[in-house]
Amino acid sequence: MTSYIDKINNYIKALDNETLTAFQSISSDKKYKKGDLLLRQNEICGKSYLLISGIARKYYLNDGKEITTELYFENDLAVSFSSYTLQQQSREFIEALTDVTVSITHYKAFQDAKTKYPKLLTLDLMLAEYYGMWVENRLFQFHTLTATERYLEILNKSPHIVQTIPLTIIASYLGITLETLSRIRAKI
Amino acid sequence: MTSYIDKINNYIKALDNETLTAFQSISSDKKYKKGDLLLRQNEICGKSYLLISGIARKYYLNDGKEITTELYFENDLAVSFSSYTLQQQSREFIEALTDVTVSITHYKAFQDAKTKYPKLLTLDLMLAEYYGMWVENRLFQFHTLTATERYLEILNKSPHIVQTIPLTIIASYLGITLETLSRIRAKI
DNA sequence: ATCATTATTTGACCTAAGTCAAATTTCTTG
DNA sequence: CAAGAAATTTGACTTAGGTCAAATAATGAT
Repeated sequence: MTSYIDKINNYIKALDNETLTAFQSISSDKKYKKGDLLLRQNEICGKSYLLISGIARKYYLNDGKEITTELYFENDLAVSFSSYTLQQQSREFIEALTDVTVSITHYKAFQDAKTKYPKLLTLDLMLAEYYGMWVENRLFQFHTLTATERYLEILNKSPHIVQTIPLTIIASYLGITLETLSRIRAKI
Repeated sequence: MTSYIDKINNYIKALDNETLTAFQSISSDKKYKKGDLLLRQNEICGKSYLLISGIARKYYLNDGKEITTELYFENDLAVSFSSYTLQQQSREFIEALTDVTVSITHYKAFQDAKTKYPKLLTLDLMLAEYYGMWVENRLFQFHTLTATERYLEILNKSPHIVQTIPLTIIASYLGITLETLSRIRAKI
């Protein structure tokens, strides 16, 4: 799976100048402050956010409680996948957990660019495939691992999450309560 | 989400003859008997299977127990997504639950065809997007719904599943035991 | 139809994780 | 640095769903 990110990065590196220039011409940088919302519930996700620096998350509300569904670090691409794909209202929020700098690409401009530059279409496919596999793997973990095992998985594979993100957020990301996470940590 | 299937179907209907012919030339029909495995664990998923008739499922083994991850009916596309995408060993099996007829397309041939016919590339993107949204929605349900609610969801949105699939399989698809599913059904 | 599988239900008990409440610890910010 | 706020831990108790075992259906092959 990590190797697929490498594949994507290599693909980007190998893009011809024309395609690259076209892509850069529809992207622009922007800064957000800690706590800012890049996307709100019920908005249509009309932009993609490539994290240049900082940390962000995606979450939704479930009877008033925030359930985090994805954490973003440098080089991660933040979007509400189904809102972006269908151009329908998002059930998710995207929030800056620290000050962040992002490279923004507009949905519409990217759609247009894809028709002119087939390599961007291939890139889009690779990104969609990566996301599909990522979610599939997450579902797999919910299906087969206990809360403790899921936490250990994060601890092993994504230690930066445990080091930088408040436990409340990690707990909801793992699908458990804050108290349970605290007890898991006390035990291991 | 259903509307996205419509969009994909409309896109296919609107394909030019050349693209369509190219696609058909790399696809062929095949029949399997109930119980046959279209894909085994540790094999590389080198083909996609479009169900023409019959029912199939995808599952994996977790300490010897079969966990069903997807159910396929007419017009559904059966593949092990990550094995197909990465061309790596599959952790999942694909099994015919009834006699089935499928239209098989080889991975390699499709990859080649995509470079010649960009519309197939767009089609592939749409299929990947659809799968991504489908898994995302399933994960969402695991994250927020109780076992009973997940069962009711199936009962409402996919009654054909309850009508045709053995409870053992439905239970594992819902991430619960057979006994719990039986009790849920007795209560409602 | 009958016997043998296979599928489903029911019972008794167990356990992982949730809930609610209170106590600490750790950050912030004046 | 101190006071307040936020984050985390701990305690007592509840509950959804799991486990193991046995009892009934329901199906299918002869």
